[in-house]
Amino acid sequence: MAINRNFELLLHDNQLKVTNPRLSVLKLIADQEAATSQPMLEKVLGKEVDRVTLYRILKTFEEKGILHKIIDLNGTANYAICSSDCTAHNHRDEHFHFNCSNCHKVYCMDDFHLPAIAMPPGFTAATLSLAITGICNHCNQ
Amino acid sequence: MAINRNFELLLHDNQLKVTNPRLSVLKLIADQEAATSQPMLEKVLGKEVDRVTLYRILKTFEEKGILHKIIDLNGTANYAICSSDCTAHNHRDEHFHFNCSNCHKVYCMDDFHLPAIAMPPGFTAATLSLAITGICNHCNQ
DNA sequence: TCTCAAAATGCAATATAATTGCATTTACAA
DNA sequence: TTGTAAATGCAATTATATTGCATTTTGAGA
Ligand SMILES: [Mn+2]
Ligand SMILES: [Mn+2]
Ligand SMILES: [Zn+2]
Ligand SMILES: [Zn+2]
Repeated sequence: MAINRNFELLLHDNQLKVTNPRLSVLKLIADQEAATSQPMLEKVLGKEVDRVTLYRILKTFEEKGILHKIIDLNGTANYAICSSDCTAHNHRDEHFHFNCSNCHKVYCMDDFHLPAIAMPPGFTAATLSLAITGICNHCNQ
Repeated sequence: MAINRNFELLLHDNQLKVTNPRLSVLKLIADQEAATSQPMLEKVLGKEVDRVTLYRILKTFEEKGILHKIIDLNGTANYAICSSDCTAHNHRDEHFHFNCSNCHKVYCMDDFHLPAIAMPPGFTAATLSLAITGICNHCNQ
């Protein structure tokens, strides 16, 4: 699913006002091939966007289905653009995440399907989250 | 794999001194059917064990292969006793975790095996971590 | 059983991450 | 162009985690 690069339109479609902080956040995240960590967002946006505003923007975008939040295995928050068929009421992020233990990037593996898992009696599954740790293609040369 | 309930012996075997804080932590965690969250540990141990001591005990136990640490989907740390064949040099926690979205407990699903996943070219996998969100057997009545 | 060095603990200070309240500014519908 | 709801920025607060150091405790060896 291609990503919508028209950020003004994307904000309109989600009943959100078009502001510079929001556009900066979207541009920054959409340009990365891997998910962007909260510390990196803070570092890059630095003076441009207040820390609290950043938290609020990320929360809003997550609720609207614009971004999805990935807590990596260290507990750090990472953000990636959702595929264009995510909405506020129907997040579909049924892919797995690859955590590179060298560069600490988090990759969304959109093209790989998750396996079906049998659940023990009494337990009902809603969502499934698979994280794989290893070395990414760049760090492998 | 059964859990070793002789905590003094367990500490000895790991070249750790037997102290009350360590015994309290072990007892508390081993008694739970689900993994115990850091906030819960702090709350229950309260006056008994200093917060910093708790952090250090958990870190030591994790390094020795006595406990394993599970960062849940909210980024909260949870701790569970490792199966008895975990050692400092060879952690084997090849099971998945079930996060109940009602009671927020984290269950170790020891008896279920993880599937093999095909990796994209260039990516090499080392460990695999599967978290399933849903409703646990208790919350389902 | 006693001694004592290494290990473990507790407290204070500091660092990092996230949230809340509120005054001010801004976007944009009308 | 205007008015208002939404969004932002700053200060204060709360939560989470780490570091340094003085004091206490464990347990191996005398
Ligand atoms: Mn993703
Ligand atoms: Mn587990
Ligand atoms: Zn890498
Ligand atoms: Zn439950």
